[in-house]
Amino acid sequence: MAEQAETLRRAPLSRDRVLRAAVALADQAGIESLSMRNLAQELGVVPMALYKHVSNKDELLDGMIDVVVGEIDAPVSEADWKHAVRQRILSARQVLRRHPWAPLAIESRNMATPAILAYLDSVIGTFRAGGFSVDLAHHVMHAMGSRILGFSQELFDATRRAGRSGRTEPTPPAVLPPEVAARFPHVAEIAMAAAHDDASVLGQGCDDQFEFEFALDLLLDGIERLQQQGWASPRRHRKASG
Amino acid sequence: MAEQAETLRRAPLSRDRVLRAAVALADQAGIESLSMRNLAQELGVVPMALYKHVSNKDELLDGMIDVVVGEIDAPVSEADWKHAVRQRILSARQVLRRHPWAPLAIESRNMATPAILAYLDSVIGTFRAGGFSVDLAHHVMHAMGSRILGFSQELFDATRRAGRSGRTEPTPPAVLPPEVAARFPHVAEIAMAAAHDDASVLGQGCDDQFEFEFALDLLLDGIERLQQQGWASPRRHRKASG
DNA sequence: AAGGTTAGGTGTACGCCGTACACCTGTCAA
DNA sequence: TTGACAGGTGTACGGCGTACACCTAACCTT
Repeated sequence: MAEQAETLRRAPLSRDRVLRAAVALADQAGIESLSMRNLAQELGVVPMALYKHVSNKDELLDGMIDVVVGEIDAPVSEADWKHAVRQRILSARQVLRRHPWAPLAIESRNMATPAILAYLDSVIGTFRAGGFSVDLAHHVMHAMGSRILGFSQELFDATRRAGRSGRTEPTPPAVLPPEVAARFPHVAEIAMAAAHDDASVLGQGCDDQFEFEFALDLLLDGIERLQQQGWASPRRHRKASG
Repeated sequence: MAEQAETLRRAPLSRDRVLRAAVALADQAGIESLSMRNLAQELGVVPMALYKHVSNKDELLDGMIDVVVGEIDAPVSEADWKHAVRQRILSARQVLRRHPWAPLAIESRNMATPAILAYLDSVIGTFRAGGFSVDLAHHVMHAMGSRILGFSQELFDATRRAGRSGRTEPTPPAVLPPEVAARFPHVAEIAMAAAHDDASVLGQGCDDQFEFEFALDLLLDGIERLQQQGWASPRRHRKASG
């Protein structure tokens, strides 16, 4: 009867429950402490039970990515492709900020999951509806890179690794040590300027959202200019000059 | 005496030898098969011997990154910041293409290594010498993101995981299956167009180098325009609108 | 030459990981 | 009633990073 009590206490497992629990665990404990064993424990179940619902850990990660990408808002219907894409991407960014482990997870998988394909397809559709040629839409998608999913891959982003650590501590007061500043004067100059306002070290003390929108608009403006000029591929699909 | 023979046969270990062996192993066998044990075996040594030269695996990875970044050419001295930066970045790209594991490794570390800081400092210096304000240089560096190091993070890049697999097989002939094409028509359309020329699936069948330069020039042109307009930060370091 | 310090390679062991495989049990269709 | 099967269990294996104690040869000092 103790067994029955246990069995009743917890809802039956399902692929969906497994994936959501995995996302929640990665969100709050960090992706590096998401193991099959930890996840099973979280669900009150023995590790091997998970394998009845996901075939292995890689597939678990793929599923988690799909859960996250599925949270991105549906496309807004706007006449203007530029604003439509911009808004969609900023919405994607909001989602990814809730799941700091997701960018790295997405980049380290090497095939697109269905949810990501659907998202990309939808964004391409917006470009095409805005009058982009297939080629231009293609190149533009490449140019956007991961930014299309709402994350710029900053070279170093501490928030990507641990779960809540980025949010609770406002910013470690670790201004760069003087001997570092001496060796890298231009980096120091930028860090110094950024520190006036907010915090300390490059990439942490500056306004992420502003930087993201700055780059996004830089790209969108450039793209708009190409499209208005009736851009045609200068050298279509030939191997470029090394 | 057998021991002596062994000891003589191999060069003595050193941090540098360890790092270079690690890079070579990752290059040819893929980053996922770089373990302390494999690396030690490659060097004809017991695993724990490595810890006399690197303090742990994370630090090993940092060292490997420094080795790779150290391979990037010195900056060209040109009057024109745009060409100088462009050439430097394309040089970085050449290097990173020899070490397909490096982009992911770089992104997953969360602090800058000395070699990377030196590289970034040098690039910032080029912008500053070209007349950029500190703020504009700062934002521009963010906008370039990892592209400054020569890799766009394509959403899915198969070459990043395995070692030589990307090079030997020209391209798996896996055109996307028809039911996928039906669900994602815009993706299919692009894949189809790209397949005319080279190969198959999105991100694999298209010309990486072209896409990279397309995005790079898009950014550089936009940056040039801002700089020529005497760009000043519209809202300096205030939290941007969500 | 003698003795102590130390840099660097060795061997063993621990706890974690993913997961193969055999097993049990409750549910439901025939 | 029976038998298939979906789904949770238990054990076990090989691989991982690495702590810790140990050995050994080179070198510096007296």
